[in-house]
Amino acid sequence: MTAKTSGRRIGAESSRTRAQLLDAAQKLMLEEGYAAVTSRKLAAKAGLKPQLVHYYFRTMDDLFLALFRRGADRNRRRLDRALASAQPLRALWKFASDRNGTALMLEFAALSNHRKEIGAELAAYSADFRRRQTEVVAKVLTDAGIDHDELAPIVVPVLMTGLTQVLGIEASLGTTLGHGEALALVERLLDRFEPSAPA
Amino acid sequence: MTAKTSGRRIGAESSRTRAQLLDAAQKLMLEEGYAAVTSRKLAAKAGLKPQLVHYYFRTMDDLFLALFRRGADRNRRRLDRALASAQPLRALWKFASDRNGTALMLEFAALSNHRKEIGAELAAYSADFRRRQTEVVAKVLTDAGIDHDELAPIVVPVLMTGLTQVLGIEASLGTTLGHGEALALVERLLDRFEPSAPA
DNA sequence: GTCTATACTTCGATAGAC
DNA sequence: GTCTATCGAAGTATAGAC
Repeated sequence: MTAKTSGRRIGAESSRTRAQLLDAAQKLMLEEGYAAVTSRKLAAKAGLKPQLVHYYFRTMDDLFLALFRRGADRNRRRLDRALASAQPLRALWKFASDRNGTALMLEFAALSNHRKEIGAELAAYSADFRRRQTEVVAKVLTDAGIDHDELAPIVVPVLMTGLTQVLGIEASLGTTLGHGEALALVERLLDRFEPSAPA
Repeated sequence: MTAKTSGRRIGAESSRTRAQLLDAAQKLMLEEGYAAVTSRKLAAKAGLKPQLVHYYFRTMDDLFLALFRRGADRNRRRLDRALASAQPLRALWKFASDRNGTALMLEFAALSNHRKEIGAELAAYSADFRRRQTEVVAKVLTDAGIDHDELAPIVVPVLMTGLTQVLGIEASLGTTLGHGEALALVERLLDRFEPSAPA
């Protein structure tokens, strides 16, 4: 590719080094937060020179955006698989419960505070996700004979997202007060709609 | 006070300037995220010289810690009032729904990633909060004849925290997909346990 | 594709005058 | 209590050699 949008050389997207940088950035973000993702720290973690970061990503914003998009694409594929599973509700819950996933989304949400471009992307991604989750929930509720006036299907993904987020944050802080009880409730609900959980 | 823990002068906690700095720090944190709270930007926002920040707070960590503690104290008092209200459940929900509150907590949670001292403080604060919220929820459920085996009281604050958090984050990003439906559900539940909502 | 060298900015923090 | 002056470290980013 070697695209040059404005006079300067930029490394190809297919580059292995570029992927390594994204991997290292993701790790850094999870371990120390987005603020720790600087060109120097990132290069150190990847065993490269700081200037290489700027060869593959014109600015740090570009890097964050690329990292988000890579994760978003992967998640969309994961969601596709989850929705197609025999027990989509359980698959959805399992997917949403992924700790790295929730932690990353949180970092990106915080990052959006001063990187507006990320915010727009994240909002669009979230909305799309919610719509697709809702479709399958609606079907499950209909099959179970639950009227959508009684429980709006879209509320399920909203609550699910909120719950997994709070569980993730608190666990990473070291508190798990009430988590067991919440998980037990979820398990009971899942059993109701999709019986035969693995013992 | 003019405490000097290690050779250097530190301004009194009662200082008006110190309070102004904390106010400005809180605003900056809400508007641009914790990473924007640097001694320079902070001083600029407060109309002061950057060096004054270090006069009142030995390090930036000290500042964040002081800011968190001030907010935590205020919140504890607010919670006391909410719990003592005639409709504690509604008061609890209203309190938890405070956008600035949820946004700040989120910033502190993100900050905890590389400022471990904040993390410990935040965890203790959250656990204490949850315990006290649970007490009143337990009472409400008992009064309503709901067995605690059917619904563990502590699950209510957990879900409430998660829901208000996701609503807050997404709203700040610009998406509100499913928010209305979620709020309607909450309102229905509140009506059930604490009737006569304001029209 | 990766390196050296480098310019410029911002940051945290301290010393000491007033 | 607030100011001037100042350090050294870390950050983003670019130019150009190899």
